[in-house]
Amino acid sequence: MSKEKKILDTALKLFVEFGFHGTPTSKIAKDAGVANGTLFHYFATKETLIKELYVAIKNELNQILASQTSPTDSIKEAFNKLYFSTINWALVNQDKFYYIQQVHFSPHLAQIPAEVLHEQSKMHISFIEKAKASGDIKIMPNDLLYTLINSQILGIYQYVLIQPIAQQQEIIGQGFEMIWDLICSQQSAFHESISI
Amino acid sequence: MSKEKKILDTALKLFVEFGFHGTPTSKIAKDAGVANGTLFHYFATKETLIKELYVAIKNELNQILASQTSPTDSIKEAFNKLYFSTINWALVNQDKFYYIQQVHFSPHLAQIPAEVLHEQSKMHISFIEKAKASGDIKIMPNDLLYTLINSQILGIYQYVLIQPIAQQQEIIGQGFEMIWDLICSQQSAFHESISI
DNA sequence: AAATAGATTGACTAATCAGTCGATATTTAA
DNA sequence: TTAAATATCGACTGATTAGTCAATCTATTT
Repeated sequence: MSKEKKILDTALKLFVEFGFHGTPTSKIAKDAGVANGTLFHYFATKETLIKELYVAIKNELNQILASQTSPTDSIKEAFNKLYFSTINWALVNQDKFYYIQQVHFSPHLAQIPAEVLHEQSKMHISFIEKAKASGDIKIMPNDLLYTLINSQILGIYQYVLIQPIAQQQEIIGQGFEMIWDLICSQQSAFHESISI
Repeated sequence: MSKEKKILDTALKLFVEFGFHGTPTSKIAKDAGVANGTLFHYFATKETLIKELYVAIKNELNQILASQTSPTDSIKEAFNKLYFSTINWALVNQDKFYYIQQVHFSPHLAQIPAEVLHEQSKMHISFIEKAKASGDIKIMPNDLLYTLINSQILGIYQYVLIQPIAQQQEIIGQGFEMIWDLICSQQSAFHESISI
């Protein structure tokens, strides 16, 4: 494994356990088995390291999600795959998923260019547009759909995390039915209320 | 305003803007208009300050929520009031609401005794139990209900935050219908699927 | 009024930390 | 093979920071 990758991996582990404040760059370098200066050879500042780690993790997740759906899937199938893949990825990569939230609720997020953030959510937004065009889901603003789905996924994930592994997949499946009921156009409380 | 309160207020503002790392105690003291030593007279360590600020904010929110519902309310009415009060409090106290999430996704949360955290969610849990007993909402684990409601509220809040003020209340109301559909026992995808 | 206790101060320190730098090693290109 | 470029090292530093402390002030009690 390259030293750059070792540094990223070690930084992830330490940031999640001790926070940004509680993790000196010297400890990252030491635990990663590289010299102090090597860390700054790859990442000009600690801030850069924090941001690049975030972008790398989100890219990894996006790449995995992009490989999950096929063009022949129905909207519900595709959404189901994205939903399951996300939660299962989060369960396998708990540190990485936690780190995404950690950055999300920190001043570091504001340091990441809007352009980069937009690039990260592009895939989800275009999927949402396709889903809406198909008529399978309620008419509501893209942002709202995106936000609701994300928070539902986060909620289910947090719950599943503390359940026995044997039951996890079933619970995730039930969570999917819930969120699908919420957004599909069959019974449409939201739609009715805004189309008055 | 007491110096202790001034310190807490200033710490909130600075932590939210610059993060825990980016906020030296010296700056908190200076901005609060007190001496360096005074800060440590009230809060033994910076960590203590971070934790006590969190507990104080959650207590404030809980106290407000507790004063909103009356015993004669129906389950749906009571839930509606709690939902609206929470989101509207969050809109008025954006820093405080943000700080709660900030702590939630930081290692500081682990430093707060489980007993204290449990005390904070007691009211919500007991309301959930009452609601379930009434038969108005689906049968599902308390934790799951609690988590789902919380994430739905967070999702709606985050969306409403970037909408024009004139439309906020209507959107919040639509969000309520959604979450109520999700948890009420009328159409019960979750219930059916687990009662097989 | 005297005494006690708590509040407030701000200069001070010991420790820590982000980032530098010149030297050395390793890889790549010519 | 030589030269240039890049990677790696780790000791070092200037700046910062959490927390201390002895002195002073203020309020309460006796």
